[in-house]
Amino acid sequence: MGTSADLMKAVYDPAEIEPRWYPRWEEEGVFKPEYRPDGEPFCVVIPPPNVTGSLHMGHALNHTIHDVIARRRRMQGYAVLWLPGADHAGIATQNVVEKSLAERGLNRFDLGREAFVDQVWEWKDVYGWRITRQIRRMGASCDWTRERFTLDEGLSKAVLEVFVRLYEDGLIYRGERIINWCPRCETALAEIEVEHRPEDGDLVKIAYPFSDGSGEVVVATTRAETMLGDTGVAVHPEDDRYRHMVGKQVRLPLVGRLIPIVADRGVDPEFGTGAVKVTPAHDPLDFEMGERHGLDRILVLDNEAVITEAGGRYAGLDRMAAREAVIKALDAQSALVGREAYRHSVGLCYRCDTVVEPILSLQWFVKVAELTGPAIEAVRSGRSRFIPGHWEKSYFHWMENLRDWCISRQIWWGHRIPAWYCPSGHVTVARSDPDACQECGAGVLTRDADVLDTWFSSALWPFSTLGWPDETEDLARFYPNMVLITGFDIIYFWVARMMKMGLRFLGEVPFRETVIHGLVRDGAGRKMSKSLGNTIDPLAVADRYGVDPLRLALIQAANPGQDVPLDMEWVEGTRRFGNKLWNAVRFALRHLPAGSVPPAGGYPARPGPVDSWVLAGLGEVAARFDRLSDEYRFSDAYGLLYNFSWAEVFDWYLEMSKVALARSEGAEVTRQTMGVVLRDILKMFHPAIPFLTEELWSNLVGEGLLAGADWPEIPAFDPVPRMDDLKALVSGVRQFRAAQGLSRRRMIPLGVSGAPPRWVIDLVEAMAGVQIHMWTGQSEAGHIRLPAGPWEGFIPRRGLVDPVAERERIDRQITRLQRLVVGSSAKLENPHFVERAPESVVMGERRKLAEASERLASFRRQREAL
RNA sequence: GGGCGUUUAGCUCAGAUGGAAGAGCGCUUCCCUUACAAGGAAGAGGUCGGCGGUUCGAUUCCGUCAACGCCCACCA
Repeated sequence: MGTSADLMKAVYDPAEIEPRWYPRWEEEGVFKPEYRPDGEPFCVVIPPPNVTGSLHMGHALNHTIHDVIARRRRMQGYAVLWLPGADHAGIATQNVVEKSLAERGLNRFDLGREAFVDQVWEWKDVYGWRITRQIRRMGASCDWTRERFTLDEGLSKAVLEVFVRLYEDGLIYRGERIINWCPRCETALAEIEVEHRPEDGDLVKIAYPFSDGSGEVVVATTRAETMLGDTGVAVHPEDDRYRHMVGKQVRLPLVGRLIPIVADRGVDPEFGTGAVKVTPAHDPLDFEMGERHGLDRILVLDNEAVITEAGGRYAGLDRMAAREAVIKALDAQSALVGREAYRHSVGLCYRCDTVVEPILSLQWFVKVAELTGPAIEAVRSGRSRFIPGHWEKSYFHWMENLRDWCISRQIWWGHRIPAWYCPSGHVTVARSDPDACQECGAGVLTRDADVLDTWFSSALWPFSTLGWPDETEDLARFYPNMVLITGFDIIYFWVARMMKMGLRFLGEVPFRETVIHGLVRDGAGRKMSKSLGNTIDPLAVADRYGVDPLRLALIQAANPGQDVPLDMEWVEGTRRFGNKLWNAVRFALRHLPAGSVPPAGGYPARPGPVDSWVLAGLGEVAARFDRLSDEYRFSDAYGLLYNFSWAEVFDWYLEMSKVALARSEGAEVTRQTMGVVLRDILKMFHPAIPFLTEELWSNLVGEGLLAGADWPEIPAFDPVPRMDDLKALVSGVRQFRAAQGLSRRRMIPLGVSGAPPRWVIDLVEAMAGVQIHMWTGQSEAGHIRLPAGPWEGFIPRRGLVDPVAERERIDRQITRLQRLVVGSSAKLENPHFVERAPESVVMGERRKLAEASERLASFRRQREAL
């Protein structure tokens, strides 16, 4: 007769079981909040991945954390909505498509705007499914019926609404400012989209002669080519070296323009020569100085960072070529008075790594200062909190130092700015195509060509996805979201902006908690990067080891704020755990009819000591597991459960259960206990390893889906304190065996004093491979003593003991105990300790000393007797 | 130049309110015991970054220094 265990292979095979379950979960509607119609709403939104992107390890970590939260809450009875979706990722996506066009020798201008955007939509339709499939493959319990896309109709409506309202409130304006320009993407960028990196360059010093021929002033720069656009030289008003020059004119070398020397407090007299060339069109600081002194703004770089007509004979040269040409020309006319290697920070485009240029440009901006107040207050007051809390400091620091957010992008893929211009230059901002200029009534209008920063729509994600600006049921039910899970790298890009927009438009924080997780690193703790070649593809890991092992490896390292090291060895380890769990259930099914374990409850009314012990342990672990999970300390929660399952349940309890199962008496209770303990372990593991646990559930319980089951509620059981003593007795014998090299087959007679109950005797005999007889005598010299709480084991030396090995064993114990005794005595001999330490501590110390002394003496006698 | 974080076993990390240093992996030895050799049993291994201070007692609290990491910043 085959048991149901025989239906299970002896080896856990993720590849076989993982494809089975996702369709089932979806069919049953487990992932929809409607699955728990009476549950409290619990909503999280996915940080929308780039629609044409591919799943990387950062997603795998983020989605695993989301899923662990969502699945546990669902089992706890919440109406969970994990809302999935994707981001159109303006520049990034456009770059990808442009690259593919380039392979065909085309650029976007060849296609024209409309055809190009159509092309991107086609890409979206092809590649958008890739990331979705990958997210499903990872087991993410998203409600796909509510999937959203930042460029879909509803979200576009939300973007439009927000833009128009902010414009009407005066918080969005169009203006000419120095912005960061990426000459490769050919678009403006926001401040935070520029990454700064130190690079080697030259600091060149140039002499600008006074127009009256009375001398010269020397300025320093790392961007020599910008001198073509200089319209002034500035010095500090109190700098005695230069004070007398203020008001003079200098003749700009190469160009010949006459420009003034002005005094400005923005100049740092300590730096360089203390005199600075002023290029108002190509430097933010210079722009401000130019404003203060009425200097001209001359653009010398165009959209591709090529010198403009204003650059005279350098026009047409790329900025880098122009830099060299300018330096060479200056040198030729002896205006170059210094050139030294200089390491300085340059700004790079966060999308393509190209050096950005500060350029004067007409762009749209959000006045963020007026949005930050509520966003700071919400966090300060605790209405929304960060986990770990210290991120709040960074959040505040960031919020308090914000400049206006440049939101217009000169690309085609995105939400087009809802602004129209009439021939007279009036601006009309409207929710739909206006018929006429709202200022002058002109009927011929052209729409602004720019689109909005991708992050503008991302900022609305927690409510736009729920239907806002319409007053939908979902919006009422699921806003605010409960928790946002994200990496620290997008706190500023995303979290802070969602906070501002949510508070502005819904008057309430978008989420109650922000859980910050770390970066996935390699086994050596290095950041994963393409250049280091140490990136790990989560799907390749899933293919090789399984999704569940990958998820468990990630979650077991994922405490808030901590980086997650990932090595294939770790994944191998979690797969071994999966195998262990698999086999534990297989063992149980040898003794239980398949499907005989109830989906909930079913705890034995009168468990024996062993069953009671494991149930008490389970209850305690479950309680701690819940506390840790509530604090998002998943590494600790799953570490705890993992250790308990393996070390206590598999290594001790299942072994012990074999004794009871071999008998008729008590076997039924043990079967029952074994079933519910394994069932509850499956439940607690399910959020982390959903596929494996669901598969095992189908064998063990066979009723309903584990994904839709209830979270364990474990009644209190007597913890059976004697269990530790029993284990000590068994371990003592095992140690002795190991030290003496005695095989397990060799039966050892063991005298036990203190009259342990029958069940203890049975267990020790079975587990330690001993034959027990009650011991009442004394004769210590001829025996090895194994203290175990109220009992003591005695193993006769004769014929069993190799004196050398035994001496080693005893000496180790003596050394350990001596250290203890010395330390403890010193403490107790210290009058201050006895006087001032709490009574309980002193008592404990005395007991400790007495116990250790007694055991030490015993070991010494044993050693002498050898 | 500011701000934040980290420093405990070979590696990756736990160690609430201060009272005999922990886990996983790796390593050593033994064992194919009827769920599992992707396993079992036993074991070795730590001046808790340095120095001061508070305390009867500090990995834990305070100060300081050091190393490493990250973020922000308009040094031309």
